[in-house]
Amino acid sequence: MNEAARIPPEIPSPDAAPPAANEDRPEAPAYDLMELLFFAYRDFVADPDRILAEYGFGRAHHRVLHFVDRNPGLTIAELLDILRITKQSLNRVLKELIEQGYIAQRTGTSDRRHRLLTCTPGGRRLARRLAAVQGRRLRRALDEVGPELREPAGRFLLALIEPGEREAVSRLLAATAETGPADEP
Amino acid sequence: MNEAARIPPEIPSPDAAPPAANEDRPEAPAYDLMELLFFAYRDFVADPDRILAEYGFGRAHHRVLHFVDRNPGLTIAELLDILRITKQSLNRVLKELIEQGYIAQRTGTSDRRHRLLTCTPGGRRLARRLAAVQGRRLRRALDEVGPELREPAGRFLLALIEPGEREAVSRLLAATAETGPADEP
DNA sequence: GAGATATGTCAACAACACTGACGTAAATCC
DNA sequence: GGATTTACGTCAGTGTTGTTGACATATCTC
Repeated sequence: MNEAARIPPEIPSPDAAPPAANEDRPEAPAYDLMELLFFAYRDFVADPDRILAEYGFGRAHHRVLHFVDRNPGLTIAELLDILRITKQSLNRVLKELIEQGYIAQRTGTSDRRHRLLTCTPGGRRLARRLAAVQGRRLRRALDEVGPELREPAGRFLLALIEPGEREAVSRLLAATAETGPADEP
Repeated sequence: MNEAARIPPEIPSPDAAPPAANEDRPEAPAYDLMELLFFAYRDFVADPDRILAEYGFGRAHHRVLHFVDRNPGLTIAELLDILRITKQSLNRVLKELIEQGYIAQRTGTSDRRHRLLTCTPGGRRLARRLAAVQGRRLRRALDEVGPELREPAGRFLLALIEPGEREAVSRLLAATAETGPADEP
């Protein structure tokens, strides 16, 4: 509807817009990075999608499986905070994963209201299979651009994250780094 | 389907071992990068989402608007190839964008079957407003990690893209770099 | 015991993807 | 110049994943 009424105050626009080139005008939006991020992410999730389809699962299941595998004992509330979805949305996929034996629940000991989530062996197997294809893509990419870019790439991605959330993300990464993908099945 | 049929050659497997493990085992999967990509992308699209909600639009509208703004004269088939969705899916959001005056169609001259898509001034304004918030996030990130990481970051993201598609993506990026976000309002 | 917290659930709805089928106009092939 | 292919439009139905709102239950905290 009437778009004419809407005048975004933020963009100096009409004559202030510079050419796309990045070097000459550092203020030009990084269109190339925006689009690379789009294409990279699309291909990045496409591999798991194919596997998930075999199981009748979707991306939502993948995310739950992934973070539970990486963080055994995760509670519902923590998972909701990671995924940023409503508990109703989570519950639907979580229920399926539990009913089909990929994820197990146990009641918290210190706080019996908590539901501590863990992967069953089958759940872990699927989670790692999904991680494997994404890991292969990442490894191939790092092999191509040079392994010395791994740490900078991580810093760049972290810098893209909302500042107020980086701390929590970093803690999560550190926690999983301890637990590790461990050889234990 | 039958995942049990899979027998990884190296691992004795106590009860159906994980194909998830890296066969040659050079190093563990880059779990940190997987998760950083997830969180970064989530925040990256969150900014546009808020703006789009004002207009009653969603991410699908954003993607169409973005690529049409960046590639004036784009055809339906080209857009479908970029977005990798069905024409029925595209048609729904495209119709809304056209009806509400954000995108215009004209018939191709060399091939009158083509529909050449362009942004109206209002469409361009919205597209640039959306690009602006994502551009701000990218610029802030690059300021933090150092601008010298811009080019490597782009190479890393490109390397994540399916090899067979990188050529097309590169061409698209090059094309938009030429056309640029033109000064005309 | 009162109130807050963590979780579960029901119902309705919306965005956005899919498949399959069919139609039309325009270009191309033989 | 008729047949075929290509590019696009549309109708109808379906599935996944998100949303809001309301309400229930168990458990912890004060």
